[in-house]
Amino acid sequence: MSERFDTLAQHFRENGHKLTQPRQAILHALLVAPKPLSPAEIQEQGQVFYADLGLVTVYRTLELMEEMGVVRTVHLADGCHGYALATPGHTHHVVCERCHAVVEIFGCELGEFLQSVAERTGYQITGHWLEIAGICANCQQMEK
Amino acid sequence: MSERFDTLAQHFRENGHKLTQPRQAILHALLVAPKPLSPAEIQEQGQVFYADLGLVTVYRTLELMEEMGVVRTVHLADGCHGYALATPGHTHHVVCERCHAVVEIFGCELGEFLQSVAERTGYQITGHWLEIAGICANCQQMEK
DNA sequence: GCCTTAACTGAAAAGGTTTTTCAATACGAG
DNA sequence: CTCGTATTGAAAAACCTTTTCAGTTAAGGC
Repeated sequence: MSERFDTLAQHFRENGHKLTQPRQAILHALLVAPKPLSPAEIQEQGQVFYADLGLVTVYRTLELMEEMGVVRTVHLADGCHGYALATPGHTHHVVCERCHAVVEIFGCELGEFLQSVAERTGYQITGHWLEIAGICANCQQMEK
Repeated sequence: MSERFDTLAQHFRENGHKLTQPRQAILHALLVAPKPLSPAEIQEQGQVFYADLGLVTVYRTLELMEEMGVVRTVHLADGCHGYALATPGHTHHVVCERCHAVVEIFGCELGEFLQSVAERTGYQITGHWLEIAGICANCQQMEK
């Protein structure tokens, strides 16, 4: 099992929560996801690992994980909520508007910008989420 | 009537929309609001100006205004959506994790970053969406 | 100022998503 | 292995948002 999984599992134990099969399935789903998932998507993906995973359990587990600070809520542009693991080494995503292909962007060049935001607003910045929309090379071809 | 109201009214007319009493009430509510309002709050505030204002109309008017680019959707941390009049130009928001206060950030310094993303990925970038989470000055005080 | 008509409205119903309730089940400490 | 408690899924409730529909209103032409 991956190192990240173990780290997450430990969070559960340290906070006195059981690491049940449904919860493990949810962790797996989030770990392999290339993008933030809605609760319904997490259920769907999680059922690959644990067939009976219920949507209610997804909501409850996400709430728990949010309290522990291991997931981040992302407010997707279409109004639904998405959840992604709160990664220390963090990445951003570019999503194709046509085919929804996702590319990860490594390296975050927002540090300086965030610094200036903190100074201007007096806020203590705790996190940020950047989603970039575009049209991937393939779909650009097809349009012609 | 305020200058900003007239400007908004003109937007409606220019796009071939009627400026009905319910819509005027919604504009007034948004104009006097010190923060983004949820649809329900807009209805409540709007009823001060037009008692029969229905929630359905609030949704429809917001949709219309979003198309015209005169309101901005703010994704509040508690899951609800908020709406605020759009200030001209592209802005981002910083949302307080504790009290959900919102501050607008003027000026977007992501242009260069997005340029490099386009080059690295081959995507044609069409938009981006940045959400910054933090703790506002007030809530920082209270924690002590 | 009226008339006409297409846009607009609120109420009700439908469609989604999220939360609560509850009896049955699974975890993990001992 | 056993036991007590946390956790589970299903069903129902509670929301929030969208659609449908018949009646109303705004705004341009006379």
